[in-house]
Amino acid sequence: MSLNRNVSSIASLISDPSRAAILLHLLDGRCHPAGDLAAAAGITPQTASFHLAKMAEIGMVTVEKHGRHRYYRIAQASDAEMIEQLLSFAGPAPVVSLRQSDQMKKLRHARMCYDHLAGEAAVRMTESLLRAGHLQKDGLQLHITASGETFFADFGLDLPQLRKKRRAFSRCCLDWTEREHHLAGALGQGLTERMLAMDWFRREEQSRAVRITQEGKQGIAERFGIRLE
Amino acid sequence: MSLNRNVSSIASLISDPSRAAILLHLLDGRCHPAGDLAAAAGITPQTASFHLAKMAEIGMVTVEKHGRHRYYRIAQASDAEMIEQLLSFAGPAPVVSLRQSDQMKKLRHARMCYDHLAGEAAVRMTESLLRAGHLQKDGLQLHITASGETFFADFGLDLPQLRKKRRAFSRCCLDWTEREHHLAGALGQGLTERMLAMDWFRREEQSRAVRITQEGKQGIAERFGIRLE
DNA sequence: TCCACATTTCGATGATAATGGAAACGTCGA
DNA sequence: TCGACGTTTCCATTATCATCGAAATGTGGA
Repeated sequence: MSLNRNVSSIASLISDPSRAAILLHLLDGRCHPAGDLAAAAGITPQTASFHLAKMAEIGMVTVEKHGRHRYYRIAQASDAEMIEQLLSFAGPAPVVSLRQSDQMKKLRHARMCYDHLAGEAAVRMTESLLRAGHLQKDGLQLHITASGETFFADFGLDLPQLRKKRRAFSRCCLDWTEREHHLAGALGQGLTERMLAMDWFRREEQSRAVRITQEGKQGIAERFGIRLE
Repeated sequence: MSLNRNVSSIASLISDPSRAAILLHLLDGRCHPAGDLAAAAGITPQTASFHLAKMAEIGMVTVEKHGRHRYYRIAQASDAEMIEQLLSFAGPAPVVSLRQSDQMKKLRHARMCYDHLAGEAAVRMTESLLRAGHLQKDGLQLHITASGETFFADFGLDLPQLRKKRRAFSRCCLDWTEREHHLAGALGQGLTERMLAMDWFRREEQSRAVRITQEGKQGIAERFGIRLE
């Protein structure tokens, strides 16, 4: 990043509709894979990559490589604030901002991260699994132990099926809001899918936020030994 | 003005270097003729006119016609603030901002408005001339009275020469910082020129600010019956 | 009425930059 | 080692837009 920042260069970053869409999508403070951002802006991956490189060049976003994905996020909180401020100056200003701060609380608590659970709930559940010896950390891998096999099978997960998937089976994913790791990979996806199927969590409309149900609180307390709000 | 404001349109306004230069020049809160802004941005009058029309379209600037000139100013204080904020986000932030707030004080006090004096000093002197009966307000005109003829001639102004100039002789000019009128036209220009020549005021380098000298304070107190700081 | 001048409108040009197809790269799973 | 896939790089195309010359508009002064 050359950090050759001046008013014009910053403004030109936001002036392009595609980049604005990307930045608005990144405004939740989380990491997003390049493909997601392309889809959100309605452009091809190539174009999104071009824009993201431009943003990274002046330090607006940073990249984090995880496997074949590259997760982008807004580098500094101050930049997010600047965009928020610009938003407040634009138009008749719908109540987006209020709703967002409210939304942010929910997102920090529990949300979908691509296809698996993230947020405080996910981080604490992962910690619980490590503490119980069901998982073992090995770099960015999260090896499943013998007791883990039993635990997840007991939970209703079809482990052989999950292993067959063309993707990492069990690994760490950096949680942006918690600054901790949570469970990802096919196992994370399968676990999340199962909990959604059991109605322990419910996805919100038009949002990545996830809400815990009463059954969820009870079930998690029983199975994971932790109390979530 | 369609006021079709969204983040992108606002940002694109600032993203162009020429427009940025114009806006930065307008940031002093005063009115500027289109030609001045063109010169400040280093572009031709046509191009500046094009940009200004664009800015007026979304209500960023407003126009005020005064004779053949069109004076532009930033429409809302909130827009000026927004630009200031953007400035604060840009680069390593030179001490420009501090210097500017310091500069702003000076500008409010006394400054050049094209070719005549403006600011608190100019407004109060104009008020004094009206009170003394040397000038009479008539719409946007400021008629010079018989006593005024004597006063200005006594002051060293060549009134016949000023009347010959191809421009309005004596008229009002809206003072942006004071929200009052001050003396403009050939008379205002002549008066200002004379006071500069007598070293009552001194122009600052690279700025429209004007500083009152000790002789100026004394002279103005004697001639105009007002005390300026 | 005519000229001077500030500004705008019109029209053409040229440069910039967003876009997506094709291909390369790197990672993952088999 | 191979194929699948997310992502980036390269490249050509296209559209947008800033720019300025020329001309029109409108105002002021003589």
